[in-house]
Amino acid sequence: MNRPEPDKPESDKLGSSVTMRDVAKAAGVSVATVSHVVNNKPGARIGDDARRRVQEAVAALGYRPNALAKTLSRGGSRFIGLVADAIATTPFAGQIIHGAQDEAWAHGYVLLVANTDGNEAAENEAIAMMLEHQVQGILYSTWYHREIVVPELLHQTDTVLVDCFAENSGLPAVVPDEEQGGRTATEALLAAGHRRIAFINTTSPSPAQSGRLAGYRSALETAGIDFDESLVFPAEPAQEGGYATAPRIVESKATAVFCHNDRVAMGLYDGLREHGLSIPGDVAVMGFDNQDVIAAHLRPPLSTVALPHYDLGAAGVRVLLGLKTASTHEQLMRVTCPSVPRQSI
Amino acid sequence: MNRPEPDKPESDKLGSSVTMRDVAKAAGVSVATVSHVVNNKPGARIGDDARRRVQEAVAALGYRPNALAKTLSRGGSRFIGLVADAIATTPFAGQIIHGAQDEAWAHGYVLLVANTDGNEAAENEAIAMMLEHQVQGILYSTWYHREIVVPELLHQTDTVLVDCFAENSGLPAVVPDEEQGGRTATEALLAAGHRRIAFINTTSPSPAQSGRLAGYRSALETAGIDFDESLVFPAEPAQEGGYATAPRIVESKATAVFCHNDRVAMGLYDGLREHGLSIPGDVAVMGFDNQDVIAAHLRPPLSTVALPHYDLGAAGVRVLLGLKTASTHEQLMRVTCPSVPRQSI
DNA sequence: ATGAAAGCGCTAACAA
DNA sequence: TTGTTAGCGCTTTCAT
Repeated sequence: MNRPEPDKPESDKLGSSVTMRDVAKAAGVSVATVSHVVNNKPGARIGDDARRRVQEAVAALGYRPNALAKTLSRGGSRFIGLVADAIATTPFAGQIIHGAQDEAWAHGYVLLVANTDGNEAAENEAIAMMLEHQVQGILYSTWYHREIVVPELLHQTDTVLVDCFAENSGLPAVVPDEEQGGRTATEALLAAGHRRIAFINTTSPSPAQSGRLAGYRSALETAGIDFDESLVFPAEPAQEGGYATAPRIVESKATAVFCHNDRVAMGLYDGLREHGLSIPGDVAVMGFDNQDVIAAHLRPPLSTVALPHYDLGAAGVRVLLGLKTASTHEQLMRVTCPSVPRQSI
Repeated sequence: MNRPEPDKPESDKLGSSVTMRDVAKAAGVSVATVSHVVNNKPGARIGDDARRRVQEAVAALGYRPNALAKTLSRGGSRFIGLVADAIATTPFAGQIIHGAQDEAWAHGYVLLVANTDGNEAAENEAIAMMLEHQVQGILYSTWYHREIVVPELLHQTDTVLVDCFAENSGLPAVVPDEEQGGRTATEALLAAGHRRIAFINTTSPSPAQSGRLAGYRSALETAGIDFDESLVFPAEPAQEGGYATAPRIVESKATAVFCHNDRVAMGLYDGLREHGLSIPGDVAVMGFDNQDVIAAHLRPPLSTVALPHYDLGAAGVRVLLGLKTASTHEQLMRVTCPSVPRQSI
């Protein structure tokens, strides 16, 4: 024997690969036995003694099962892929990752993420990579609610669309319930006694544009108020849009305004202030999105309706895992946008 | 023969497991050969004919290598773990994920993410999970720059700290260069001709608090301006803090203000406006963080200094992969905070 | 130039 | 109750 055994008694850092065999040897049992006790196999009768010895060996050696090997032999990994067009980029939509991760975790799955920046090549590479890693399925998400065309590769595995949808793709989708959100926002204003409620809507066609408008109308109708076309103002969905619309809001004599989103509300705040109007004293303002940095810290704090990003992510994995089926016939699952009351009403 | 072969000619969706053996059979060669051509092995002499047949079979069958099996047999996976305390939660720090993912990707690695919400149990579980998945190493990051105590488990693999550090842990860390950032911010004000520059600093002790102050002093000194203690105002690092400090800023006769962060600047805008002061006409304002939703959309748009989250993430994986060593003796790598000029100066 | 065969760490029959 | 053994899909000597 001339190969001096390199002495690494304790579980060291690099290549800390203590295998099941090592444990078996140390405990004086077979790998099968080790496997059974580490996994706490149900129908496995292991002697108290053997079990104890294995456990001790595991502890002593610092054994850690190799999840990859396990996957290989058992088939079916514990990975879920999340490919996003810009989700880690945009401020609050990162919550989709968070929700997906938590939910995946809760079911023993690990999240593999890839940001594609909307680049098609990157997207395909990302999906391919996930496929090669044997993901159980893929969550394909966008940073704002819209219709997409599904990348071909996605059909090679189970996938669910998150915060986006594709009409005849047959793929389940989880999206925010824009209409309910619009209704909720309007109802909050109604509840505060307002009857003349303006709506600053976005100019870009989208589920948000039509959905929130529908919700606004529906709430008014329910309250017995006639819809007044002249009270809905199209505007760029940003601060500038809200600011620019302020004069017309003042003219309209509306006592409350439902803004397409928080940024518009932020701009409106500025515009209204320049007109010497106070919020909510002179006019009540309702936002949408619940973009925290903005909404919670405007003066006064903005009442708004939240986009349920966290829930979208979580619901996405639930659907993927088959724990919850996208209910409606069109397998489109709408997630509630909750009201977030603050002081602008 | 009584087992009717289920006919799935085309690469179907579920269990689309076309293995290397299938390809080998189809091409009439051995798996070794297939392995060689798929991986384009350098020192492998494969006949033109065989190579072609393999490639055709691969295409025909829709073969896709199993990355997990590859890892098992070759040893050394292509995973990098990212455990964050709240990174997917907080608005802009999600950029750390983005940067890490892009860089990992560029080197053929896949990102495994876990959000722990600062919960220690979740944290350990997350790290353990990553270890079991044979990650090459772990990026441990926090959502704001601070000192941490390193979870014991992290020592079982290579890890680099991102946006945080631990004095005597021996672990490399990548953090924003707060001092340079403070200097840069102050210099921007100086460059615009200001000599009486106030600094609204946070009240919470942190690398940001001390670093930005040091940068502020250093810039003044270089400009030959005496540091005036009465010009630095402690304030809560949020809108409210900036708003509340406005009166004292006015009193101080400062012509420019460097705010600890953009939210403070946002509050200051409100306060200044109430005093009838305009920006930048009456007083110039500089922020810090470059929190997009705020900075780019205030009126006027806020000049600020960016926290380089994307770069932190990217640099983190570079250090982890040994492509770049955390230079200084203390293996603390400081990343530059770039100036983002807009219209508030 | 190509193939056979021995693993990688683990699971799951099946024996004993 | 415990051990043997044959894979899982792939890489990699080592023969041929």
